[in-house]
Amino acid sequence: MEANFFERVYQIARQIPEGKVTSYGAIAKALGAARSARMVGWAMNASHNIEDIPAHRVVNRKGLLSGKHHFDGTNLMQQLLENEGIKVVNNQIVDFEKHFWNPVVDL
DNA sequence: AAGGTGACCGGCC
DNA sequence: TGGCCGGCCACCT
Repeated sequence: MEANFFERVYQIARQIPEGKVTSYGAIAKALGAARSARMVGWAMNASHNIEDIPAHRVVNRKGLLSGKHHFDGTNLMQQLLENEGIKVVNNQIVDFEKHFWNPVVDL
């Protein structure tokens, strides 16, 4: 575990199972920096260069697709989520808690 | 070297 | 839920 901060975030993000979503805060917590959720978002910004990162499965704690704005189109993120069985309405995940995946538990 | 910025979170109203 | 504010830490200029 001597990876960079970014790589740590990627490791977590990469382990998000299909049909599941998690929040930046959860990832931050898993990293041991619960209050550094912003860093997670920042790291995700760099994840644009990586392909293995399912950034569409990472949303903010309200289940809002806060990062959809950073994807290619505007509905790509939503499409990907719906493709995995996650319903998204008005840029928000339906039954967010139901699809929530806690990285801390899995790790 | 210092300051600005960011795909956030939690508390409060 | 929504708005405002403080905190947090790595990266960029």
